[in-house]
Amino acid sequence: MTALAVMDRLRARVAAGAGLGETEAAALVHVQAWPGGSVGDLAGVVGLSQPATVRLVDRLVEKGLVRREVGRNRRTVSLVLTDAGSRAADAVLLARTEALTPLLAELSPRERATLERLLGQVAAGLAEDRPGALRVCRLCDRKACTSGPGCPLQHTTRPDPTRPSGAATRR
Amino acid sequence: MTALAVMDRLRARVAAGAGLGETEAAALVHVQAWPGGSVGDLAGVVGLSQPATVRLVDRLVEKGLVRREVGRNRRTVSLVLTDAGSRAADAVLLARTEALTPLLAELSPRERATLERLLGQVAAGLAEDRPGALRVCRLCDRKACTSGPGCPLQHTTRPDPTRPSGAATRR
DNA sequence: CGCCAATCAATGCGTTGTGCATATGATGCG
DNA sequence: CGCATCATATGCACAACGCATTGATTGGCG
Repeated sequence: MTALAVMDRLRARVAAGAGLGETEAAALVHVQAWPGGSVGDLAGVVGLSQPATVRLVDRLVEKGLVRREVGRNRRTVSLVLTDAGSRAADAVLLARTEALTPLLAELSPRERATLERLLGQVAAGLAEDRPGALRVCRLCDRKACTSGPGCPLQHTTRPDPTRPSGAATRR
Repeated sequence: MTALAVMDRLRARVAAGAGLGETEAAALVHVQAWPGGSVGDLAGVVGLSQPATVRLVDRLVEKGLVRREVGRNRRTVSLVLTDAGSRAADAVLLARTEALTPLLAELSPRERATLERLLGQVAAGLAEDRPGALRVCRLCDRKACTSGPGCPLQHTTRPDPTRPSGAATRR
């Protein structure tokens, strides 16, 4: 299974480049894509329990990458990246690209396009609903999604503009 | 990244089907493919440190899935699956298939063949040497490799017959 | 208007899995 | 025969997680 090896590579690269684990990286990328989300939302995306997500946020706050702000309700927390956090998220995405590019270099441009199309088709079958799509795309570069042929998962590239950002990812 | 989601699915399925983690599953599959390997060999394949691999083997022995036998030298250990371990390895591979099949069902047979060819090409760029290939293929179904169009990584389908099995995977 | 169920975040506690450093036993070579 | 080397195993500490629970806040309903 190529997926396994690809993920190995990706994890190693992200860890080496930013000193972060997979969940931390996913959290940064997700919060960057959707600032203002709650802890519960993040838990669903990164696939951790709610308490574990609290600790995850604790770690990121301690590293100065994330800030907790007050959400609409005083019982919800609004997660935002600091400047350093935003740079870290960029670094994660850069590491992602660096891990993937040499692999795609094995293929001709035409083959690469075909592969991307087919993989997109497979990915489309992976996530029917919005939370599922968010989970799948937790390490996706949203800029790449909008600039290229478009992400095969419609729900992820931009929030529902009719809702306040904090509520867009509600489970 | 489709690879991420595919691995999520795979992990969940294996855990649900056999009650095993990713490293345990990989160990079982690898030992099934190459009985008689040493602990150090296994460490390289599953990507753990040597002590962690010892504990991993401890767990598998305690579950009655693996036996430690004496290797050629009395200082090396020869890892073999018990009957239950062999069944467990089969279960892992079955879970793997069950996780992957519905995804491939999204594609036409023609598209599927193309995807497999392209992914194989990418995988071939992932592992130049034998240990690397073993690491990549740690969850591969060897039977599928030999029956189908063939694994893109040559090193993995069968051991070097000129060497005793224990030494074939030396790092 | 006040109570109560629901919701979100946070904490206590125990477990698991891992790495680093080191110990133990076996081997081969000078 | 002694010593460097190698494979395995163990001591120890730590990081990350889940479950159960608590505390704070909110919205609904009588």
